[in-house]
Amino acid sequence: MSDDHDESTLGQIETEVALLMRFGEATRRATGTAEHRVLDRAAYVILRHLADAGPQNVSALAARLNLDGSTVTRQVSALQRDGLITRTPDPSDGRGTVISPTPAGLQRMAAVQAARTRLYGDMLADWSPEDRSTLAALLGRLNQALINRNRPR
Amino acid sequence: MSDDHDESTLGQIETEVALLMRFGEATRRATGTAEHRVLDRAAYVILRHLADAGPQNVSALAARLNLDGSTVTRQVSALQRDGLITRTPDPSDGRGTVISPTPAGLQRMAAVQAARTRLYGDMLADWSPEDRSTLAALLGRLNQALINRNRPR
DNA sequence: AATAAGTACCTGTACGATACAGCTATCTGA
DNA sequence: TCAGATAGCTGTATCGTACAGGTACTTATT
Repeated sequence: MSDDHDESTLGQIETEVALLMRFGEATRRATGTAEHRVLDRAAYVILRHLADAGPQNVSALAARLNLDGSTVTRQVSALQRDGLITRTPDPSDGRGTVISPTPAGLQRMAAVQAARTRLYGDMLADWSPEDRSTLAALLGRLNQALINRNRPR
Repeated sequence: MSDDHDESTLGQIETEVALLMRFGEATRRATGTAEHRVLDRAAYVILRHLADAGPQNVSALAARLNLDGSTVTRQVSALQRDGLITRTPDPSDGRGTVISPTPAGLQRMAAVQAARTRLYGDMLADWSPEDRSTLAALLGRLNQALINRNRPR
């Protein structure tokens, strides 16, 4: 509708984002119960970030993921217990520990990522390639806007 | 990029959705601590759904919101404690209770909704109206795809 | 009509993710 | 050198959620 009030479009965006989050949560819960009991919540994000940005210490992870340090500490402990990451002393800072993904961790992460990608492929099976890349681009811009708003510091 | 592998676009969508959820959570937490300690999590969604779809019982809410009945029961109790909804016996079913939003509840919900919409307005201030409505439309389609996938029953 | 099966809601309990406060070990700058 | 900052860990609390079980009511079966 080209005569949309902006209000209405913004409201719709707000609605859709809220809905998307509800579904995302529900989906993760549902898939979490199955044999996919593989990577819960932040664990996936942590591994992903490690894979993307390389080994780094807990504080860097916490800052980047918008989580408290203690939360990351515990997540990392769980990941270590499961052999998905390793902690090594930071050679340049005796206080720090560098978190590195293990091959198993990377593999597990990649598997989850592939499964999710496949899921999106299924869901968006009837979308045109243009619509898909438009969605990807706009979501990217939306996230950037979120980042800019949360971190003007 | 027109030569994108589909993989890559889907992967990007997956990434962006994951990011969006992280940010959404973080934002809700952050705003929750302030004087905005107004409507937490599902409470907003419940009130919203009541406003949209009219008074209904706990089971209907739970089914619609993809939540366990006990969860909704507790959320509803909290909302009742805060005077945002009322419970009345279902006249047509002695087991049921009909949940209705109170004026205060509707007002509170509308305030939160307006605040959120304003937030999006801020964040998307430099977006063209076309991009905004495209985002809204594509998010809508994405959610529809999610619904279709979760509810083929 | 009597009773079995199903349903709606509530309560007890448990769990996972998270935050905050406080601790110790280490680093850094005056 | 030492005072303050920082990295990470641990204790504790909270919140949202699920599952299991209980009670009251409804629906279906005979």
